[in-house]
Amino acid sequence: MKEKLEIPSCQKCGARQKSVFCSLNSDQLVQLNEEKGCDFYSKGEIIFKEGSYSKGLFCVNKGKVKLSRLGQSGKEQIVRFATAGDVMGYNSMLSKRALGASAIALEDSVVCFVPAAHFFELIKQEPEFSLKMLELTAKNWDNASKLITNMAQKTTKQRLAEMLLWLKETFGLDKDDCIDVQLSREEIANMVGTATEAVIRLLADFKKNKLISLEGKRIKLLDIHGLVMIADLVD
Amino acid sequence: MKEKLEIPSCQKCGARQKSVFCSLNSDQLVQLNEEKGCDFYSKGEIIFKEGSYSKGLFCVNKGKVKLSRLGQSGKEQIVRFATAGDVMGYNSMLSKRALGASAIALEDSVVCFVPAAHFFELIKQEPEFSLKMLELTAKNWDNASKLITNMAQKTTKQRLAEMLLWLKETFGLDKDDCIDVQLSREEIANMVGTATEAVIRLLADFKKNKLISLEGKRIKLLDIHGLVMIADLVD
DNA sequence: TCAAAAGTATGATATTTGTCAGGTATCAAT
DNA sequence: ATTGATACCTGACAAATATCATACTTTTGA
Repeated sequence: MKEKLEIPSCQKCGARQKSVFCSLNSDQLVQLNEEKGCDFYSKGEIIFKEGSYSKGLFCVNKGKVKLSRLGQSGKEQIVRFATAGDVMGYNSMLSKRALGASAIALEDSVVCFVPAAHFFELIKQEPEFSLKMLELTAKNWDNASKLITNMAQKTTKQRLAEMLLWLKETFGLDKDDCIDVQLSREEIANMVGTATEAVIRLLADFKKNKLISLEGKRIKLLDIHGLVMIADLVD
Repeated sequence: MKEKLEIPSCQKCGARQKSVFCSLNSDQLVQLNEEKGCDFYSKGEIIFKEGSYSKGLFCVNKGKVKLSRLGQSGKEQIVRFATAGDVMGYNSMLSKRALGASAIALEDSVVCFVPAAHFFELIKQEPEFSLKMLELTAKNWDNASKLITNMAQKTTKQRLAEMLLWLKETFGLDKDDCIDVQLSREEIANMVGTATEAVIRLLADFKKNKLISLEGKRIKLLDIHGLVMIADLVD
């Protein structure tokens, strides 16, 4: 499945500055570059699977990845996304528990792999790196607790509006001002926590009310303020 | 509000072994003990408040604490609990973001406070401590993503059954085999993400079906297996 | 000790949402 | 072009749950 490719160097990695590796010095980067592996995953391919154990940390060099876990009778729940510079699979390594989520490429992606041994070496050597990791996990928790609150308290419509805004933040816009990620209606439902039909109906509703425009999977946000109103406030 | 009290020593702290400070040597413990503060909070008192900034790490010495954030129009969402040995307030310190949740004492509690400067000193000095912190945040994420999935996919009844089982794990049982924590129906609703009335009705239903017994706020689990069945599977 | 307040309980009703069933559009491969 | 597969869409209905109204009970505090 996964093919070897020309390995991108950490030193020249465009995503490094916004990654957890931003504080490493050049010696450490050279070393990281030697220790790491790298693989290409085409759209839909599984990068790692919920339930297995992570033997290192994955870092997205290029592409888009969804992280999801299986809930109720096999239904997928998307818990977060990863794009260039984001790391994945470290929680399992740190907690010595099985991976809590699977990672699947949403488009053709390049993902590097840092073996656990070298990761722990970095922690030992470089307190700044520990702090970056802690900062990252702290932000993750913050997002997660917000998501828990939304899931528990908001209506499907509110959650969908919020997710659209969040997708825009996460993936940005393409040249046509559409959200720069292709998700099926089912995948959107699996983020929002509802049935596919509900998403279809609500998107049609948003379109009717000129909040968004739709062209297949491509979604353009026309009225950000309106969506914010729906997401945060009254129906 | 909060009163000073005789400060429990870290060296003799019964909860230390199961805490994030378990790997510190005796010198480090002495120092920690000198740097830390400690306060008593009576039932219902606020330990810290969502939105402010944490200047250190709180560690529960004794008692029970709920961590909750405000959602939709001021409704409380309980995101986790903390008991002896658990730490709180570190995410804000690490991410430099405002505190994402408030901490409120569920019963009379003693909570120590480690200033940020000393926390960061420990991170710098002791990689083992960094690892313990990372392990903790990793486990938190794992729990959070599970909770997100449950909130998104399970029915109220399933979530309530799961929460009862989780409360038992978190707080254990008292001498009468009741779950050793006193929560109002409203607080339970604020964990499960539903209305108070729904909790009352469902608890009555569980009682009718001999899954639990009720005596005011005291809940005894009579049929663990039955609750597991409800939580994980069919209705 | 009493009154007020807070918490608990139950019924009736309205709304939201999930489920099922059927239909159309799109795309890939033969 | 035809088929089959998959995704997308729509309507009807049933079920779950929120909301509102109203008691009852317990706790709190003056």
